[in-house]
Amino acid sequence: MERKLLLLGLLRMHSMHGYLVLEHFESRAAMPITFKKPTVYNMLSKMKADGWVVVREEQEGKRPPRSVYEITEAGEAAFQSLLRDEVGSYTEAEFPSVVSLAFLDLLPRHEAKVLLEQRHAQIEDRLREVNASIGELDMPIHAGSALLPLRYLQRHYMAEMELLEDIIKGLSEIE
Amino acid sequence: MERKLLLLGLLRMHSMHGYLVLEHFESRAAMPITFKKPTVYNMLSKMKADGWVVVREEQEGKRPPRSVYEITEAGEAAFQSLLRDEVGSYTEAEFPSVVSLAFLDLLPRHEAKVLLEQRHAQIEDRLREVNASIGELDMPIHAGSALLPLRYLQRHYMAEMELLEDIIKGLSEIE
DNA sequence: CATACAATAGTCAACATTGACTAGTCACAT
DNA sequence: ATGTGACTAGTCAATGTTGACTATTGTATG
Repeated sequence: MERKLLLLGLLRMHSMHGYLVLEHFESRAAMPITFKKPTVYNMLSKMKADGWVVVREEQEGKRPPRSVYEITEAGEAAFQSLLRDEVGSYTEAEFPSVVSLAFLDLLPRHEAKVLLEQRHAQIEDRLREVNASIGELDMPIHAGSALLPLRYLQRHYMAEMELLEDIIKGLSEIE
Repeated sequence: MERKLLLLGLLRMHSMHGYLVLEHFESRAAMPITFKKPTVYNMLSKMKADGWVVVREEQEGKRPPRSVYEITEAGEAAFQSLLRDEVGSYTEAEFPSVVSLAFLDLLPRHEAKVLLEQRHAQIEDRLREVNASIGELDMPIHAGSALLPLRYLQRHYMAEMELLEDIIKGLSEIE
């Protein structure tokens, strides 16, 4: 559902063609979820069937025609209703990465340390990306809720890295 | 993959029949991911095909026979390899719940506040569940890595609640 | 004795997601 | 002129996940 909300939310701001939509969703540039092209087209066609969006063919010069998706009134109504549902209820996140930590003490200390440092470096990279995204946006200072997801990711990555540092420190201490 | 790791990790400790496995996975009692019955049986049958587990029929009294799944040497090898892969690499978590927060400023302040308080209450419930799970385990003080996932969830829920409190406070402030 | 519920084992069809593929235009460098 | 890569629009088959369903036996309750 949150995917639909997000897609509708985008189309609400600007009608757009599929390719542009994809740019928003195929990386975590702005949101803590991703989805791929076939998913987008699939959702778009379902929304079309439901009357939430309409498609306009737009011919610009001799370029191949672009399908521009535009939200309808029914779509706007759906958006409003989804929004309230979603804000008012909490959907669990899954943390696949945490599972393996449960078995950490099966690994020799040294090996565990090396592996956790690898993991740490990867998270650092993600954090850098998010920071870059935030930089690019150069929002006004009081940027509203649109920035929240990115700030959320920032926090999350930092917490994740701290946890790893703690674990690594714990491993290094000779008992 | 982390699902396989987890399943193998369980079977490594005790051979068990499907029903017991399910108890572990259908709630978040011990892990920050869940999966449902058909998924478990599906994985189990794949692992059987791969030679990672074998099934023994166990007849106890006149009860219907129970299929006990037992890890093989190949399964143990797979576990070891998966474990290293997973510890050393970070898999992104998705945060479906955060999406809707991006559109928060479309809602009237008061409504937003009410909805966020609902959400807050739900997270509080989850936290209580996790706390209960930790209590039940009554692990030895130096409980190893097995507790990590639950502690992780604790922290996560608490961070989530703090964030909500901040947002709510921000909404209440009259400008 | 009947009835219901927990323990046990699974299956099946539907749905969501994705990797890999096709296909055409345009701008630019070689 | 030729090739390369970005822009644009999708599709298809495979995979993973799940809701809902079917069965059987044992135990407790009315």
